[in-house]
Amino acid sequence: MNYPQLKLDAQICHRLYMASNGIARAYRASLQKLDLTYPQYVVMMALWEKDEISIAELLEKTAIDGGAMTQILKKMTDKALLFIVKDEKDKRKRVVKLQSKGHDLRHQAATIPEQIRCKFPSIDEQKAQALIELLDSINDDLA
Amino acid sequence: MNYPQLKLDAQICHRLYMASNGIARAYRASLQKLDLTYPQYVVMMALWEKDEISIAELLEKTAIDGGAMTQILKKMTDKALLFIVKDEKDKRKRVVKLQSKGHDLRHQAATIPEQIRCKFPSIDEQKAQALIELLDSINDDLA
DNA sequence: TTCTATTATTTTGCATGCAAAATAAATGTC
DNA sequence: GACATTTATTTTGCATGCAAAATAATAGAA
Repeated sequence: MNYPQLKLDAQICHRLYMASNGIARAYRASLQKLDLTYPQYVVMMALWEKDEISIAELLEKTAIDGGAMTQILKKMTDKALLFIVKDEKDKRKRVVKLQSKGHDLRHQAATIPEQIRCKFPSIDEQKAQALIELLDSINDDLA
Repeated sequence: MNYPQLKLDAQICHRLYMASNGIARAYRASLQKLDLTYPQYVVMMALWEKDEISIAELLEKTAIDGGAMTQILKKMTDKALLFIVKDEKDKRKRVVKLQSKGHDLRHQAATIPEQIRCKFPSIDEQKAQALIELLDSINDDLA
């Protein structure tokens, strides 16, 4: 038996695994200058788009694990990027709010997307769009 | 300032992050029946293709982190899937070799690719091929 | 209203991914 | 041949990703 379907080279998942880890690695140098990890950067992007949201909403937008989120927010609170307040209407909920340092970081982050794009010369605008559509299909199937 | 380039929805990396985590999650049920984690499954696929390779070669084929690999191989050794022997010619090297249980697992793993494919109905053969080519471009840029 | 079910979040335990330091052994050089 | 350099692998410390259990508080039903 040869089982060609089990060859590593036949696996989309393995390519995705390598690409995802590799891209996160590619972000590292840029993010270290802002003292952010990749998931923390994702949280910041979510909050820059819409501030003062519940943790549940943040989880939904970022797709970060709930268990990990607790730790991530704790560290970001320690770094004075944000703080967390109880929702007075529904005491189960907690609301995440940017602090001034978190707001300000946005300016410095603004150049990051371009810094990363430069590391992927073979992905032009057209390929990027194709990739977005294919990944959206996958993520839709996962929903 | 609006900084549209910082919107989460504009990030290929975030889609990749979600897709990669989601696919690994999609494998979990199938792999649990074989008592394998996803990285362990990747190691098995590498060894089914070519047995008795050095750890360095295994690291290169799988793209798994070296530090993690030590732990992964330890657990797989404990499960009697493989064992590790010293290379007599070059004592720095260690060679990974499948045990019979590891060999046999291949038959049970043979249906996994199809099980996973079913979970992604929107990815037909043509889209899969397009995705492979795009991800290869990214991974080439990362090399 | 009281009891149960559901929702929001945290905690716990385990398995990586990663960078950097530590080990050990083989190589290259003077 | 002694020594610095390089190669192969492991160890360490930190940051998630994940499933499952634990908490706390709101919503629903009888």
